[in-house]
Amino acid sequence: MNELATKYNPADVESKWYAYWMDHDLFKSVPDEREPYTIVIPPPNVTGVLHMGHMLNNTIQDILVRRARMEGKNALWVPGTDHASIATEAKVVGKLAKEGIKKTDLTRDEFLKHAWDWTHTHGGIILEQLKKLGASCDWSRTAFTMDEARSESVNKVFVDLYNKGLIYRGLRMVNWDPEAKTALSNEEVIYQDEHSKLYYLKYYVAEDDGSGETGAEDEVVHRDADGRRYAVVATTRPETIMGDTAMCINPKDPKNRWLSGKKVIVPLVNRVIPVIEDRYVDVEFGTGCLKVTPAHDTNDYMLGKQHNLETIDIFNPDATLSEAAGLYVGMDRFDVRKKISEDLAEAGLLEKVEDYNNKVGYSERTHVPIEPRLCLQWFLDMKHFAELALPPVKNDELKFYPAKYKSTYINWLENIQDWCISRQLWWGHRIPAYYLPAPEGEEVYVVAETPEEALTLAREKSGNPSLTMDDLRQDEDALDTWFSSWLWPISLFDGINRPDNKELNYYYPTSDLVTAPDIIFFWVARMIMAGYEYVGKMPFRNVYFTGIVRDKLGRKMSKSLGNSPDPLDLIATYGADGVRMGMLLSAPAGNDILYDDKLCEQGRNFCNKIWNAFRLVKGWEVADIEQPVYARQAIEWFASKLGETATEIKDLFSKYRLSEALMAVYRLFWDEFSSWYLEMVKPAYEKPIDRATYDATLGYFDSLLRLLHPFMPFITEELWQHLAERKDGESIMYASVSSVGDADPVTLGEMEAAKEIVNGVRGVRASKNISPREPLELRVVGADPLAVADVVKKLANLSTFERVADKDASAASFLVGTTEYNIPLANNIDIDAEIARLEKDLEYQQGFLNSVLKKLGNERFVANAPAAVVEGERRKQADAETKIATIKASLAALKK
RNA sequence: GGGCGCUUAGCUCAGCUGGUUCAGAGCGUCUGCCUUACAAGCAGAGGGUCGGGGGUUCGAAUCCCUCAGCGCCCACCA
Repeated sequence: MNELATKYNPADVESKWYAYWMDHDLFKSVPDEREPYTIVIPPPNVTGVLHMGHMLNNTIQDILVRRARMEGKNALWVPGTDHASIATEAKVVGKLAKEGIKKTDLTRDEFLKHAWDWTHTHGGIILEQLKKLGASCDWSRTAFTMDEARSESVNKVFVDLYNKGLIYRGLRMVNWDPEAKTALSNEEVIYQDEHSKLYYLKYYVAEDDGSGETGAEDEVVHRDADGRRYAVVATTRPETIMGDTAMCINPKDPKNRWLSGKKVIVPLVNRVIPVIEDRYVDVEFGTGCLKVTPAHDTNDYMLGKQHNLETIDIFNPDATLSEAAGLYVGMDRFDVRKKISEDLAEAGLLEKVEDYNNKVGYSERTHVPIEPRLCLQWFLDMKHFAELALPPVKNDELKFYPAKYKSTYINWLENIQDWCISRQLWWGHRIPAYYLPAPEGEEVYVVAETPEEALTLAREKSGNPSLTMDDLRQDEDALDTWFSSWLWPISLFDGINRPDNKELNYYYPTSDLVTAPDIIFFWVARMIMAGYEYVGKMPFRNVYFTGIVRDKLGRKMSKSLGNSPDPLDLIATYGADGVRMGMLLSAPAGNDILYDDKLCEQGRNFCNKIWNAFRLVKGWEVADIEQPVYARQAIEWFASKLGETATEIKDLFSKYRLSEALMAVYRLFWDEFSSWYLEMVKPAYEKPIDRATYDATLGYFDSLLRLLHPFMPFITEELWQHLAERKDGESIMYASVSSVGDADPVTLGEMEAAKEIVNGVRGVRASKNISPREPLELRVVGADPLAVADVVKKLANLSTFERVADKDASAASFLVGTTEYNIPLANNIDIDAEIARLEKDLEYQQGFLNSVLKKLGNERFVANAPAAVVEGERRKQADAETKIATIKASLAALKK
């Protein structure tokens, strides 16, 4: 085998075969009469780069697709990218900032031009990286959430939902990102525990001269040196007091009873505000007095609405203080917090400050604290969609792997809130709403797919036929990114624009969705909603939730920790197949994977093992000689073993236990095939092999490569092409994996016993320091050698393997089942040690026998346990008795 | 505050509706080997009273209760 190196070199092979697959259009799928198997990729951010999460996710998808293809299905994996509205816009803004350009200095069109430039420069890099991994996507279908077909779909759906009354525009408290200056959905807010401060502020009672009554005993009344009464309010956000329009107490709170009906003065601001009463207030928290800032807190907003309070918006969109605040105008909110606490202290209005742990919401994208903000936004009514999306998951029509996410999903849908779909961003699908000229403070608009249609509608609505395009002003907002992603499984087949088309009918519902559990609400749930709304069917039959890739210390991989390896470096070091195996190895469905380079190393080593097994087989010289008995026996056995494992793998795939399936092939190849089978059939040094054995071995190699191919596409293709003459365009990708023979339990059992005997002999060699090259005699005491004795003789290097009537005291011995085996060793036996070993074994067996007898002596066990179980115990008893007799005989012989 | 899940060998995890695949796998560890496919390898070996306690049962890693520890997701407690 001069032409094959002793080590597998992935770099040579990978680019060659990927190009081959592409050149022959082997990833391409068009509808035909076969059963379809479809996966749509979770579209990565268009300007993103591959990270470990993508590696895991896409490895799994590729395995599923390749496996389906080899099962004879018409497999399609559709790739694409997501415009990732806020993430991309933030990147572009950042890039412009470096060039000294502010977004606010640009027009929308100018900014979008920059964004598109950026997208064209960086877009699709990630897809190229996926090719390195071996992803078998139908690249001719590559889509983008903002390409023409997808954008048109989004527009259509928006208009449709608006016309159905499911989209509405409303003034709501939303999560405001002051960095990106946009509203966010609830799902885009991440709460983090924070060590902050609780400020206790004094709110003096208005028009109180100090002569007020003392009040009942259980009341808590604060008075200053002049006797003037004040209430104390605990807050984490003293900078919002300029927006206070009430103070609230619980009507059932005795200690604050005296405040009822009073008015209090906001410290520093000196605004007089009413004391309102609401059971919302927690009597136990702080002092039981709550400051109410309707414009800047969700609960306060709710209170404000109920009690008809004024709302004072004291923030600008960037979270600096606005004119309305009156104080600290133009300062940042956190600077104000610091300053105001100093000013309050100085004015004697700060009672105390305590340390406090609370949760603060951060923007998922820009990582700045969210500011609750009252503004006009577009919302989607989710009740309707929850009703659509709940039943199929509840009744398992649509399955989640692992199933535990089912309850998470159900829980969310049953408590669903309306979805804020508008974003104050430019990069994205612009909302197709058009405003008509209207009096100050009023909004009149129409919603239409095109400006032309909008104009028609606007003329109707206004009753003014002379209205022109210039009179219409399109909504400035863009839609939430997920408003396009939720259509993905439909829009990829153009099912929104052309409902009921051939492609949609063939590929939809798709088969499996592979994604991370953190987007179950953002994406998975919403795709299910859109699927039922627009096609009337589920978008996918199964959802496979991957784990999160962590480092070996269990930490999430992140840029800031620097614990995330570069996937392409890994591929360069270990080969794509090695990395794929590394990703999968410790990733049972839904468990987080603790990534360690060692796993990729194991993958690489496995590639090398396969490679070298191939070198061995292809290096054999074939001759027209008779087939040895051992080879025939080995071949017969391995057919069963292969069948057994293939069945197991099929079962594991059906349960999405992919890492276990890989482990099963791994063991089949490494242990059963390489360590056992090949050693069994291997001809002696420089001796030829017979043709029948050679052909059978190549056949097995072929089967093994097929089982391996979904996991390790490159090396398997390379070797498969070497295995036999292939026509141009042929590929293991389309080799069938479904036809493997059945396993025969008798054959398997016999060989397992044979292996135990071989292991026994090897054990004796190891303990006695006997070279594997020195032939030994093996004797079976009181039984006939196995049917596969020839295999045993070969592997254990036996000169003879025969039956003897009695044990030989000078022989090393071991038991396989209840049968004793002897290896005569003449002088090489340490009688005392042997006796000690046997006595220990005897003790164990007797203890075991006792426990079995105790069980069998229990009438209730015999009466209640199934017959098969009782029978099993009786067998244990018999076996143990036989073993004990054998050991006793050995001991007697030794002690003679 | 609500929900979900986890705890089995040094590490990462299997172990489905209780009983012959019940105590498993991979990696790691230890001991021999540069044996002519592979030292990225070969051959052997050791290692766990299944988190603690209680219960149900003839029988519990598996079912129930309870305690302890850990993780995740939702939720507006200032």
